[in-house]
Amino acid sequence: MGKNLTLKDLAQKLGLSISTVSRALQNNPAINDDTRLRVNKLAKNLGYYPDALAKSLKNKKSYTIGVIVPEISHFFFSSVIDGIEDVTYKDGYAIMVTKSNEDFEREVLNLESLISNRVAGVIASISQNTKVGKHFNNIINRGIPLVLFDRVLDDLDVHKIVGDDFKKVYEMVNHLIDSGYQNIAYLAGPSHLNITMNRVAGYKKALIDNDIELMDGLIMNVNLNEDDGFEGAKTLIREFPKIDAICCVNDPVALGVYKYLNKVGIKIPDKVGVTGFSNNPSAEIINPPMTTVDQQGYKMGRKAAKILLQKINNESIDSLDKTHIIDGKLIIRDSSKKK
Amino acid sequence: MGKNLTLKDLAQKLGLSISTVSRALQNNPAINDDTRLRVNKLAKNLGYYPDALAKSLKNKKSYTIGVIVPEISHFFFSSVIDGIEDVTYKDGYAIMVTKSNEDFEREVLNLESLISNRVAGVIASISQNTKVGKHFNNIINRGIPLVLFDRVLDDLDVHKIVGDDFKKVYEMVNHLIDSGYQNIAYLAGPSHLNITMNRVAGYKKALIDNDIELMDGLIMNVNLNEDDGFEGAKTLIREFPKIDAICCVNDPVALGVYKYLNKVGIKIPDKVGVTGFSNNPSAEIINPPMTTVDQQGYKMGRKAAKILLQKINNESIDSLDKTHIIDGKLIIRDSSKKK
DNA sequence: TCAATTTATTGAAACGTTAAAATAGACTTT
DNA sequence: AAAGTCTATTTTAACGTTTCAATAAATTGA
Repeated sequence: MGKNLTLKDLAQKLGLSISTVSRALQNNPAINDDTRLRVNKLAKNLGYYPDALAKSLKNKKSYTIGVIVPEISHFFFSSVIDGIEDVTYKDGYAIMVTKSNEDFEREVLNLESLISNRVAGVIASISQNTKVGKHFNNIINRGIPLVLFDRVLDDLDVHKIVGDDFKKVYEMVNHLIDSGYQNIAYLAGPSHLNITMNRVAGYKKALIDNDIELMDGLIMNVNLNEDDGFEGAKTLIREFPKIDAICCVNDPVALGVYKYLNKVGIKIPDKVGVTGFSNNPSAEIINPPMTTVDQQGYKMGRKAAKILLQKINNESIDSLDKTHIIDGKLIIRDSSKKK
Repeated sequence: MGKNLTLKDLAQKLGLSISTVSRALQNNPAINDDTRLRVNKLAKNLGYYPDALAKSLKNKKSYTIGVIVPEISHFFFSSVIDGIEDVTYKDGYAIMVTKSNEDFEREVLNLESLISNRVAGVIASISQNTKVGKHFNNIINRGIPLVLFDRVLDDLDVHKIVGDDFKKVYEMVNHLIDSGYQNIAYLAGPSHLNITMNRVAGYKKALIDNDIELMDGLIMNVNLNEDDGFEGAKTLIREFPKIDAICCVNDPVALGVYKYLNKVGIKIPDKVGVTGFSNNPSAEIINPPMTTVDQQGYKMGRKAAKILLQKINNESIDSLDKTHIIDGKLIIRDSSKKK
């Protein structure tokens, strides 16, 4: 920094006052057409770019959106960021991307950094270790709009963009049952997460509606990564050898399950059916292709950004309640087709 | 914005001047210990977060790094962003992420936005439609440090982080030849990109060193997406039915090749070997598992960020030249094993 | 005891912007 | 010719910081 052209420089070169130059660049009608053109021409020629920081400071309004995700290089989250970027870019906003790395403390720091940077709003998905949302009050109380997506907190009264997880898992388990599976386990995420609770609820409802007895042990809470799926499958198979399907909270976990089953020679889907959730690119490609739910991260990101911008602009939001649902798509592939 | 506590507020509540409060928060030794503690305590209790915008304006030094990538939700680029985030986060920098969407014009706008936001430095990978780097002079002339990665521009005298593409493709093609493939095509990216040129050069060298005649038609330039790989494979196979291996500029293109070959019933790797470049998660999972090069995006991102921070801090960089190479890893899987 | 020194604090200017209020001409109106 | 009305521009203050220079009070020295 330092070598930047300012309004003052332009004003001096043109023999005008700073405020005239400022107004001219804003195409303010108070400025004579001639002057306006002269100013704009010089600004363009010399490569003048207004200082967004000074502008924000003066106007008490920034054009930066803060984003907090647990991970950046995961397909779902990077798709969401992609959607956010496309929407905010169109409105002239830049995005500041931070990652919690699934760590609660780091999430708190991310939030503080975004506050310091005076972002106009925040879009976040909580870490798997975040249990309460007190730290978010830090921004809510400051009047900074907040939109949560996917992994949200029930105790926060803010706009939320989520999938229709309950329904999708309900459909998924019904599909498994229709395909002939009977002893269906659920490899769930950390128990306090909304995505875990909703998905488990869908699983339970499906069993109940099909008069299948619920067995608590068949629902197992693990973390959200591939390794956790691997270990989860190992434990489940050991403790309940009769299991013939494992429904997973997300694709990485399901991938871990694939790996374990392949390792011990349990055939998917003949012996054990497996389903995921996310529709990562790998799901289509893996052998056998994996039944999963397309969570539409890109669409979710777009929706989150749109709602956030409406909040920032104090526009009314045409929706009865603050939870917005992005319908997922159940994608049935071979991993759930019992032969 | 608007509801934020300022130094002035703290000063008033404490009956001190603004400058004393400012100094106290910086632990300036000129301030009495008692005062220092009182100030820090109140700031903490009331949730004071310094205005990074005002700070940057005053100090002519920002703590934001700008990032430009062609795509966000691609494994390689999101891994790089991940690496950048981890390094910059540690030093208290935030990252502003923009995407060109493979569009030259948008890349120019991204750059302008980052200039306006007075970023301390920029890390970028050019769009596949960017042929010259004139727009980057915009920031170079302002003294804003710039680091390019992967897709870089030869005409720009800046630090660059790239893979050892030439070498890796050379090894890759040698491996194909060793495996018994003879008629090896190369599905390259847009011809002006450095990654295309280096990889093609590696391909050519390998053929020459093995006394295999070069045929220009066997090198085909396509764009970098799956669809382009599909179409590319179709054309190659039509025009050169004798082809027994297709080496691809990246994994998505190779995936398109898989799809085409599968569609027309050409067996991989028996009839035609296929290789990619990137080592996306899908590569390991696809059937047959794909031979590719692990580009180590995360590591590349870390390196780019480290070099950029050194430039920002005017530290000397211990390296002979400005091009830094992140060694890739040739990963041999079944797609290149002729039976 | 008065000057010199040290310690703690404050005042003021600046960073680059915006916008309300002030000003200065030029042109109408009567 | 005095008053009013436009039109175009400038002056000034402010946004939240930092830091140099100034000041005031307490301490030391001879």
